[in-house]
Amino acid sequence: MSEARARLLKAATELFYTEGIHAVGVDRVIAAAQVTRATMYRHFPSKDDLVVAYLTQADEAIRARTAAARAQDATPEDIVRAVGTHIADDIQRRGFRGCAFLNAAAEYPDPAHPVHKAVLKHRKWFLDTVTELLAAAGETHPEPAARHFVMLRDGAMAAGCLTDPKPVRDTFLAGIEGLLKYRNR
Amino acid sequence: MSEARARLLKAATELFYTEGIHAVGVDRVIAAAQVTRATMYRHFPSKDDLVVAYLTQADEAIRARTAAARAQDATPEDIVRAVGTHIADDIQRRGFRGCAFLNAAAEYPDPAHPVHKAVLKHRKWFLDTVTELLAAAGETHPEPAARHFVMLRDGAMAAGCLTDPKPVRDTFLAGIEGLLKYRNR
DNA sequence: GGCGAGATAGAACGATCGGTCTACTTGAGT
DNA sequence: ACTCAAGTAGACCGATCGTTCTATCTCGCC
Repeated sequence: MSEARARLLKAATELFYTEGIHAVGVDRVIAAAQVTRATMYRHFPSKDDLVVAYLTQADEAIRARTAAARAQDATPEDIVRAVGTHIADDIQRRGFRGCAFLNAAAEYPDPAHPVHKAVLKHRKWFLDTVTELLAAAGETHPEPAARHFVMLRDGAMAAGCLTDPKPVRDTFLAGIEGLLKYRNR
Repeated sequence: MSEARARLLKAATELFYTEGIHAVGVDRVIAAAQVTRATMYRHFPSKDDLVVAYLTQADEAIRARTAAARAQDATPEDIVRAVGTHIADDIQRRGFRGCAFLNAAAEYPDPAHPVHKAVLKHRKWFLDTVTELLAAAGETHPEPAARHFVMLRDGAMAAGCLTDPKPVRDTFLAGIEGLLKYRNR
């Protein structure tokens, strides 16, 4: 990846995530990245492509983080907890502004739009992954349990930047513990 | 309320909720409401005011619906269930596009913005209300339980328009039943 | 009939929007 | 030295944006 492209993606990520996608025009991304319009359009044919790239990069980071958690030498329950802890830690991170994917979906509600599609792709992977993790932890009904996990995750992501993140984080982790405690097996 | 104002609010509600706030310019609201620009600005000093009015109307509708549920002759548990059922029914409604408040917050992340403030105001009322309902249902720790309820609600709202709403609805209602079943008392 | 409230039609404003284009420069590789 | 890829500077385009404004009309009330 070229340096200009990296600067563009970094600037877009920060601005889109912090202020919203429609609220940030390409001019601001260009200025923050210190590149020219021609350079931007050389790397991304349109603003939509830049947005998709931003989401794809976020998706890849979460996948890598989740793969690392699965590769560690831990019990299946602890891997579920580790994934939960990643989310909980995000919520308390400085600059946390909710879930990039949910925020993007709110701004691009048309299911046919490439941005919306990128969101759905990420979410499918995440739900499938949590399903696998819960099955590995002995849950005999992993699909409903995973849906519950994801619901808590989505709710925690939504609320974590609208209120004090501490109780949101605690509620979320307690919910995950409840899922592990009351699992069917 | 004048007829023109009502038409404006109705048009804004449909367009903003369906397509997103930034994605819909005042021209489209004006055309859909069949009023002139002067009429729109006569009733709403700015687009932001129109957006706040849209959210305020949604807030009032939910408050009225909740008040009606509380006024019914039912056990406290059943009132909690009724509130949950409202949410579940919304999720399966034709045209469901998530939570108007969460969607608006995604587009207006600045806590000082009047739109963002309208979102927070609604959410505070909702959390307080659920806290009261759970206390009335005998929950000795109503605040954490209410946070859990709201987290499930937020998660269900977020996911209900990104995937098949049926399992989302079922997961949500099961979560509420779990809250009632495992309450502390 | 006169008045006031509320509505109409629609032009105009300055700013921003996403995207296109030209001319030129720089640096690495051959 | 030449070529090519990638970058620069920045002008330009048509469209849209949210807002302001003027002139006029309609309707209900007194």
